[in-house]
Amino acid sequence: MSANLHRTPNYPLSTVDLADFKVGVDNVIFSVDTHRNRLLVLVVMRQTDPFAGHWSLPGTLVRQGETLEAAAYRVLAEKVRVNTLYLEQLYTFGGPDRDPRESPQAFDVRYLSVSHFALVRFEDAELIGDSSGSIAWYPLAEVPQLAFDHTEILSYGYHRLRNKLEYSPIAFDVLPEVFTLGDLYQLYITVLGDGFSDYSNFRARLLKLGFLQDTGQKTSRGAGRPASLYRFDAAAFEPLKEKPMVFI
Amino acid sequence: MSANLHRTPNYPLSTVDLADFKVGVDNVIFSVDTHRNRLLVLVVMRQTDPFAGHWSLPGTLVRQGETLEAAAYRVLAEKVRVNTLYLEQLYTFGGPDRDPRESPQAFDVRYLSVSHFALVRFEDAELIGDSSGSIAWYPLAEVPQLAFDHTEILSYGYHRLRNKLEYSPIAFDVLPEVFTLGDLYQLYITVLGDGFSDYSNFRARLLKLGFLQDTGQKTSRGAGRPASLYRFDAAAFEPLKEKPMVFI
DNA sequence: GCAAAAGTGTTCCGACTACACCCATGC
DNA sequence: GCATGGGTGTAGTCGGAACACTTTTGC
Repeated sequence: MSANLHRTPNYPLSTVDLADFKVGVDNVIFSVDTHRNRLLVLVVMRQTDPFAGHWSLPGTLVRQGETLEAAAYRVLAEKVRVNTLYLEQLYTFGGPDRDPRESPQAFDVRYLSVSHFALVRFEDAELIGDSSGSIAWYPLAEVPQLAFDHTEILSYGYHRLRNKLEYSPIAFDVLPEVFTLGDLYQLYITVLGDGFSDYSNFRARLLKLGFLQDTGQKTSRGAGRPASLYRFDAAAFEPLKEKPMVFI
Repeated sequence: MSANLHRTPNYPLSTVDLADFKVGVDNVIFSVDTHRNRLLVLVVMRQTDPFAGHWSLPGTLVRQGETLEAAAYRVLAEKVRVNTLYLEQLYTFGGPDRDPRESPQAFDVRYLSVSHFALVRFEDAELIGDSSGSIAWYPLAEVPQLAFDHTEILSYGYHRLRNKLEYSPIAFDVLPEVFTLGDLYQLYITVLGDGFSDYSNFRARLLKLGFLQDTGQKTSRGAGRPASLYRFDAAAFEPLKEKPMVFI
């Protein structure tokens, strides 16, 4: 520990050289519109400075007594009504100068962002508009320039989404209780691109793994042979939890 | 969300209900003693309250103008002199009540920890003792009870270490410039346990991947046939960067 | 009947496993 | 020679890729 740092029994004596932080939470919220084959990101229009009038990821500052995760769920719940979702911490961006409010002439408060990553069911997600188009789903490729370092956060979130989809059952957090293998396949295609597997191989591999229960029910959607409805069996998945790359 | 939520146009009018944070960095620092087949963790004895006299992960508070990563490198450099290492951000622990200094009667300052994970070369790592046995390598299985939530952070770090080793070339950040395949194998065995692969298969797989250059040199260590020395070829590894599970 | 979607089967090939075996060195 | 560690080879097996084919529906 260098010479100018000395801690005291209780508070550091010279707190003067320590940074003071406000801690924010910014969420990369994805949903998958399987019908139109689009991967969507939720962005909000900033109403206040800095970056008023620019799009950004939905975020908030952490309150007294509030968990980081709780703050993340709060932001999400402010923007979209949704029943089923997956959420986890992504990465913490904390360098100085990432927020213009950190002007040197101010109190030298730093703004740190603990970003989170979420996946919600598109059909189930009702945006909470404040009567001005200040919140929107954007297809990933068409997301506009974002405020702060949010573009970087977004690309980090997209990487995580792809990885998670490959080795975790997060897809089932966002599919209905029962679903067809076509639904599941569409979701994977939409996120990972259509180069990742042929439908029949995808199907065979997943069924062999044994955590998809055939409910016996069928569903018919327009033309084509009716599809079997499956249910995700969490207990049967348990032993595969630690195995990498189950799905791909 | 809940009824007590109200945002205001510019700054949150009532900054009073926002938490103020000190941000710390705690490092899970691993090294591998391949000779004695031990995976080691660096712990330090706390000199000050809270938890004075308890072991903890090495950490520090982030200073004004300092990057999180810079703070992480600083802690490390204060504890151990080392040339080659790998370091990355791990996870952020930020719930209230994780630090006893957050007493309600105080200013309601929260202590948040952005944990980092590091791997250093054991033979090359010189501990910076302050003339009291206040810093030590512990074999993972024998690490004593740690202060704060550091035991949780450690187990998180160990998971990351195993994963990284399986799909990233971090082993080469911690091996000498040239090394034998036996060295490499020992490192993997020590971290992952000896159930993961047979030596000859490990060898064949790695050589087929094509990013290990045979230097043509040999080394002889006591009995046994002299081993070829290899060098990691970062350029040749490049195309494999995005492929999962290269090493196992 | 025809298109569309679901579901089955088959062939080929590469990769991983589990070994057995050969090679070069110290003592 | 023999122990020790390095290095090579091979037979068996499993799983994924590619693709042809069958089934069941709507129209």
